[in-house]
Amino acid sequence: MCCDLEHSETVEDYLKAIYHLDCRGEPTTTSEIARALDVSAPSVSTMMSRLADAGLAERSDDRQVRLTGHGMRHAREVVRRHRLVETFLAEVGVPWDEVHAEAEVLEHALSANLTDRIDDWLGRPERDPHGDPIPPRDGDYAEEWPAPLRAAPRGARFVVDRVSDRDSAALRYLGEMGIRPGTPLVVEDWDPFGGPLWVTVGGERVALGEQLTHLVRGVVAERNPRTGDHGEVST
Amino acid sequence: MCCDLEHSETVEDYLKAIYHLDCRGEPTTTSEIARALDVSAPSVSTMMSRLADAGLAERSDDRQVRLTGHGMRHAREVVRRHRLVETFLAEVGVPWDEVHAEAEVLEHALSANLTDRIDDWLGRPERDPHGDPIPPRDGDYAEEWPAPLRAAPRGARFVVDRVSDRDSAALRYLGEMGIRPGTPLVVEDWDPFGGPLWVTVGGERVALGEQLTHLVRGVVAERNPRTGDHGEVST
DNA sequence: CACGCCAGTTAGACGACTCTAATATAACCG
DNA sequence: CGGTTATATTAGAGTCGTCTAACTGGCGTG
Repeated sequence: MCCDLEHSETVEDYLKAIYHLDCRGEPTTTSEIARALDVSAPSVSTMMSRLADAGLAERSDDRQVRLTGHGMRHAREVVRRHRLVETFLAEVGVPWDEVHAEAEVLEHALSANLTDRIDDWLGRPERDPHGDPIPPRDGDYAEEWPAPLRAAPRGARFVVDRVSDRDSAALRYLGEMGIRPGTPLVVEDWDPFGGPLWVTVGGERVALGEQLTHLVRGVVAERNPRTGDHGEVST
Repeated sequence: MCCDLEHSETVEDYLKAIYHLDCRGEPTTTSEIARALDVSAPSVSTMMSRLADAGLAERSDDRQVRLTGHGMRHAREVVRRHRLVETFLAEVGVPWDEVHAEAEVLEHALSANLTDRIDDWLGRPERDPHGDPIPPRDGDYAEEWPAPLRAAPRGARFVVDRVSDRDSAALRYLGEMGIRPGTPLVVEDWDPFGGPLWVTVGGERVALGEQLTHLVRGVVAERNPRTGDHGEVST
């Protein structure tokens, strides 16, 4: 009896985890998935055979897990719901550092119908509040992952594109400093020995702890020292 | 390990079912609960002992189940979430005949924090789109169940108070005729042998099938034939 | 080559929730 | 009083998802 596997919350969480690991080029191994979902390796092992039986994923020869077309479609649908909910909640006044946690639960509770309604209500947004792209209803889609701020050279102009939604406290902190998708920064200086990265944001010089420089991603546009011009700006 | 019983979706569904049966004076027996939740009687039996162990419900001597103070508080919280979600969805444009089904799932996915935010965003509404009262954050509360339309005498003025959210199609039908909480009707005539109830709504004379007269509840205010005045009108 | 480490799987168990089938209790009626 | 009927519970099983403990298999290094 029972349960469609397909639509179980647990399965959706696994699909999403595999999708996310895959997206940023991290290995989609048993242990990585286990770490991502905070479950034991055997649990993952068991679930992987079930996903394989259901035609949602298959294991490739290099010990990695790969989503099938079907699994990929489903994973993308979950991500779509997640990011639409985040955008929606932000729109009605929930602070951007709180929307992720709520969406983590709500993503499993939205019907396809309601998801589309929310999408329409929002005017078919392309990005969630953290700058993450919202997969379209259907059609092609691939995520780009711009470089983290820590990779930006001194003196660079840097336009924030995405901010990791993982750490709520960091998000709130960044928000207070006015750092969000679209914000232009100038990378001033790296203090040595794990010291802060100094950047200028909105005319103010602020110090960013090392951890934050991993969470903020964006596009570097080298400043042209002659004209002060800068290259293309994303979005 | 695991599972808090308290916060399981299944438990919340049981608590809500008991609450609803209790509210409208229906017997809260094993078989009624089973019917309400569409599960077998043994499943209910098992769950009732678990609820009793958890201090959420107890069985009284007359074969009825009674929620404890704790269980009642929890049930009311679930109902509050449900009705706030309904109100919220209606507010952002989801048709009133669809909100119930969505809320049935979403009610389990809202954090206390988000629930309160939605409540504030809506301006602390007292009724959901079907006219059902929204339990307050805390404090006293009891549901009134006004009489169904079928009990209204011919010639009566009748103000719709609540419309059952159970039957989506009926709800859509009633909506199309302009019948919703607050709508004043005049009861014209009952055709015999299960024939329709004729009412005037917004100046138009419409026929309501027998089933609909159970779903619409409200307050009868006898028309005073001399003045055309009518009695108090609820909200 | 052998040893040990690390990743992954299998084995066995448990809890939550459900079911069907069988049993017990109570209530009603000839 | 005895029998039927309705209602509730117990018994036994199955699924989903998790765990720990034990086993397997590859790979690097002494």
